[in-house]
Amino acid sequence: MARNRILVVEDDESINKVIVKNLTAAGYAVLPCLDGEQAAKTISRDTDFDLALLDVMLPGMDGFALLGVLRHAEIPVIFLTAKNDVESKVRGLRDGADDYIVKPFEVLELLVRIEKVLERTGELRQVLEVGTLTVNLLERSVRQNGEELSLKPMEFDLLVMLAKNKNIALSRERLLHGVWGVDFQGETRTVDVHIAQIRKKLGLEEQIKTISKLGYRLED
Amino acid sequence: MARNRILVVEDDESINKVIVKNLTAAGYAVLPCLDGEQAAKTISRDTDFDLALLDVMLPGMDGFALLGVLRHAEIPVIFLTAKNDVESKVRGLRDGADDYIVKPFEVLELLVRIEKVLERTGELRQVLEVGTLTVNLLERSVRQNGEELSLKPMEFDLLVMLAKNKNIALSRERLLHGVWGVDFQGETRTVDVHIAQIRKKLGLEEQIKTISKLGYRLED
DNA sequence: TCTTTTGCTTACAATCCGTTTACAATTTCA
DNA sequence: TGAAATTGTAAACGGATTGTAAGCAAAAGA
Repeated sequence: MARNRILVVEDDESINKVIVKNLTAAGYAVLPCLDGEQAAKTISRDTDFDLALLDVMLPGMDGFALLGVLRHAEIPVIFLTAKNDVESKVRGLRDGADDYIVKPFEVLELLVRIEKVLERTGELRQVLEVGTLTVNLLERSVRQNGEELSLKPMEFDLLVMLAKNKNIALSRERLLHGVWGVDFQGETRTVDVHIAQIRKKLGLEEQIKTISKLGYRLED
Repeated sequence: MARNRILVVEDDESINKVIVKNLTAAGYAVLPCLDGEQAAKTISRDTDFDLALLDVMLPGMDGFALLGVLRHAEIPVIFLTAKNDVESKVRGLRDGADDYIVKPFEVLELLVRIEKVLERTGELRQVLEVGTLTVNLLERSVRQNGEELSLKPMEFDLLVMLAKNKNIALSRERLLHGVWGVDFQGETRTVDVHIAQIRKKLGLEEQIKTISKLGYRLED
């Protein structure tokens, strides 16, 4: 599957640049626009976006009008709002959006929100590939060298988190939070047991590196 | 990934010089300005800075005005304030800044604060390079001439502190505080043993200089 | 309801890690 | 220069960390 395409409509050039840089780094195909007219024109030619990030306060064609265009093209929208944007107007706009985020925001938070919206709209990349390993989120299946292997639910979820963060060292706590949820009360050793299962079933003894005193890292 | 770019606005030439020297040594791309007008002009042409260090008391265009410009360009700001700066004014300014530091400050403290702000804005470099050495914080990996070498947890943490402060002499006490934490009760000699391990494993006998009666310095 | 599956915990062995210690080598400074 | 201080380093100990098998309770499925 191709990379998710994201339209960024933000008139502040520096913010625009920061967003583009970070989304590109995160593996998205990004098209930046600096005003509403430009965005509308773009959409009239090409509606194949998985998401739009839309600044509320735009010069010229404003967020209201553009939201209509985006809705019509069935493109999900996350609003970028400033703290001092007129409350009532913003609230009205927000109602039509899939999510919103208040500037200044943290990049990681934006990435999380983007992923949530894409997940909701079913546009999220559904196939993860790490080395000879293929994880299909839609099928909830795992293939190693083409051969399908069955994992238990927990094992699958854990593998997905490792695959989504391949080559990144993840602490046991982060894995617990990400896979089990923040309110999980159990032992961190639980992670180890599941890692052992995954390693054995998929033959990933080498590819899942133990990071001593921290956690694990899946390499490709 | 490119180096983080930092704009330094400080009218005291000697302080300016010290800051530039140390930030450059620490691996940042630094652009110094000696007054507010110069800084404003710079930003009007090029807003692609990850951070600005801004002296509060500037001749001509003062910190207030410049803060507005920087905020508009979405450049995070750390204030440099003197102890005897008018309190009320400074407090007002501080509210709009990401952090502030009181002169005279220690270089190491400045580096720590810079890193914190960059981390918050998601602009922190996760790959440190010192000579032929590459330290990847996300992967928690170390490469020497492209070859990955495995370090023990303490060794890695110690190397990271040295690499983050490359070309700066660090005392054993600082290393202990930074890596082991302020409540560590052990011997300072512990540092020496880990330094020896790092030197041996990575072949850094020359690059990790011993500073007699003080500590160590990693050079590139 | 009964059986099967699943996930968490526990326990223990094996390994790994960090600190200290001791002594040699080197540096400092009177 | 020479004694004292400082640093390099190998070895060892104790404790922490990890791998893994087994057991048990809860959930899921029949």
